[in-house]
Amino acid sequence: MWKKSKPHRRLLNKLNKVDTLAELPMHLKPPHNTLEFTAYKGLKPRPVPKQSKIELDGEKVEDFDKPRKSSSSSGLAGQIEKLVVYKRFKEALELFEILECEGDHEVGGSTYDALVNACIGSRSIRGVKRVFSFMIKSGFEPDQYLRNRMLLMHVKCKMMIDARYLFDEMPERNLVSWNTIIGGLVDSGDYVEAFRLFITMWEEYSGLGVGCRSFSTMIRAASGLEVIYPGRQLHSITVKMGIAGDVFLSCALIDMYSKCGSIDDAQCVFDSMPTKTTVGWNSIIAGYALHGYSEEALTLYYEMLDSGAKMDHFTFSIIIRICARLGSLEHAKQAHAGLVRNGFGLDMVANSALVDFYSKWGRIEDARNVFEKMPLKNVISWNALIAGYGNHGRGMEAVRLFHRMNCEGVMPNHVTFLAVLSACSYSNLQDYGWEIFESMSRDHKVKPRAMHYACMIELLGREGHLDEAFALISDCPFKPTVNMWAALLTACRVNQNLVLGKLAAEKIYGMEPEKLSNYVVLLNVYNSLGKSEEAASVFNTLRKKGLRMLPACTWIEIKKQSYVFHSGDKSHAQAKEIYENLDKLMLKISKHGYAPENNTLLPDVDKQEGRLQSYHSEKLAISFGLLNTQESTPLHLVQSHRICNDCHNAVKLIAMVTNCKIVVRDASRFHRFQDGKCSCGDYW
DNA sequence: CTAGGGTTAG
Repeated sequence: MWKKSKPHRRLLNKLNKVDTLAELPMHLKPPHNTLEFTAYKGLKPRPVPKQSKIELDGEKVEDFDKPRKSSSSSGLAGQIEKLVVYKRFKEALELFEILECEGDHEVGGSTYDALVNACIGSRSIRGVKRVFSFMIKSGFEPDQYLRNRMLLMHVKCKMMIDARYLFDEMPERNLVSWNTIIGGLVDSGDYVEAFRLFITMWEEYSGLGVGCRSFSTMIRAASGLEVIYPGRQLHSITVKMGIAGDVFLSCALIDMYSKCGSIDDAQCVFDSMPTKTTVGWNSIIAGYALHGYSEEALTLYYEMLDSGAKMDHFTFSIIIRICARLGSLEHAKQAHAGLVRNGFGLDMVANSALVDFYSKWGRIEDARNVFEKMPLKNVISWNALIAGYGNHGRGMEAVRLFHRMNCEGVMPNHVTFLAVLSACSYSNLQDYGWEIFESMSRDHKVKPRAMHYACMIELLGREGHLDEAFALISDCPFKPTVNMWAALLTACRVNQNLVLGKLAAEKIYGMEPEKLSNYVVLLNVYNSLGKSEEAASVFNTLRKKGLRMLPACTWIEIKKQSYVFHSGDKSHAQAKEIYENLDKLMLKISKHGYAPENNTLLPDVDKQEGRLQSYHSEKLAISFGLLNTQESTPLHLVQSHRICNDCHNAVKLIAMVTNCKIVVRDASRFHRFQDGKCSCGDYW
């Protein structure tokens, strides 16, 4: 659980040590927070109540920022303004093109203002260019207000080069102009330049008038840097200026502290908010999720629900992603229902998260349904579904989707290729894999990265082409990474090539000497070859380094409740039945050719426990699951380690004799067992 | 006189 203690003083002390803006550092780049997979154990979902109605229709007008005056323009110009009021931006711009051709129309400030909104609303670069050049050509002299709006129009349409030119050439600038350009720099990821401009602005105005609006933008820049120091510096100044209580600022700070690694400070800021807004809740929940505290995040979400705060599409997107990590079908269903009931059913981000969730948790058809119903899809939506089919061992479908995506004009990115190449690998589609790999830089201008190479190494490994895999590593245009060597090492384990495997292992040790899982893989190589002496020596190095292997465990969710099992676990109330049922199952599958294997792939249990191998945690969880669900209910398991050979064989047969789909997410990948086969193609 | 600010998905 997170701490809620007396933090304010601590935070204030920290802030008092920080002084001026002058030494804001300009360096970048600590590591990005990569999320490891976790499973959860508890917490019942609750239904999400329906809140206010939100029309998703294009016709809604209520929250529109009104143009500055009631329209005094007549003719075409007046019509354009009206269309913009009703958010029909595309039509407004079409009308403007007609106006442009006809020539002799009076276009005044209010019309330009409306056109700016139209361009921003439809993100139309063409529109921006036409509107701007029309204004110049017609000799219209914009006032400071309109100049800032023109600047904003360029910024929001991501035309940063033009925007910067506009800003630099402005005859006059005010705080709004500065904030606008700085906001654009932050949006485009140019954080250092944003800091540079901010400091220039600060000096130019001697800090006067620079308020929470500028600071919330800069705090966003600080969170982009992923270093805590600049953000703390900025926070300190806002405290001294007495503006730290601003809601926008607080939300930005929560996000900044959590993205820069200090969830405690984020919690402090959150606690200090007198009234917690939706964005505040969203930020702190996302923060806990980012730090891997998924259960805490879920708890906070229910607190949010109780507090009566409104939820928005951000809330649901965050929650669905948390569910994807926890693997909680019930919570996710509740969130899905809440999403639809509250009128965000068409939201692209939330739906992409749902596609990811359903496909990760074995419901690829549901994922497909959500996907096909999305009115707007982007590359992330496609990637989620393609990866889903790949993980389900349906590589051909993933390849088909990849082609369909290209036909529909969506540009694939490096994640897309990761998804489709790993799909080819899981389904052993050699030809498609190579064709797509080669098309990456040839047709799509996406440079293959380490993980793409790792996929291809795995693909070669499946066919036993170890020399070619090694050649691929040797010839790759950058320094091979751990992942690539690890893929080769796995290939060596499966194909029992000790010489190359040892080489790969040594490379890996050189790069990551302290990482446990690397040693475990080599240990597995030795074990699978029966080389017990070598295995023991690896084990000793491990001991010397003080690295200990954690016991494996498996989670399973049954009827909205989740349960955890360890190897040989007898702590469960149903233990006796579980073991009896398991013994029956083992007997049954032995008639279908199952023979226990001795070389445990994962030596996660003590030697003497070795004979308990038939009681590995995943088998216990499956036995438990079969006892407590109706026939043909699919089982979903999460295994903290890599599933062992023996269990893999056993589960394949159990799935066959019970006619039950079993999905296991292990430390390496996704296994979907059905009809005596596994989606990983027996390679993991 | 207006305008500029915070949170989400692979």
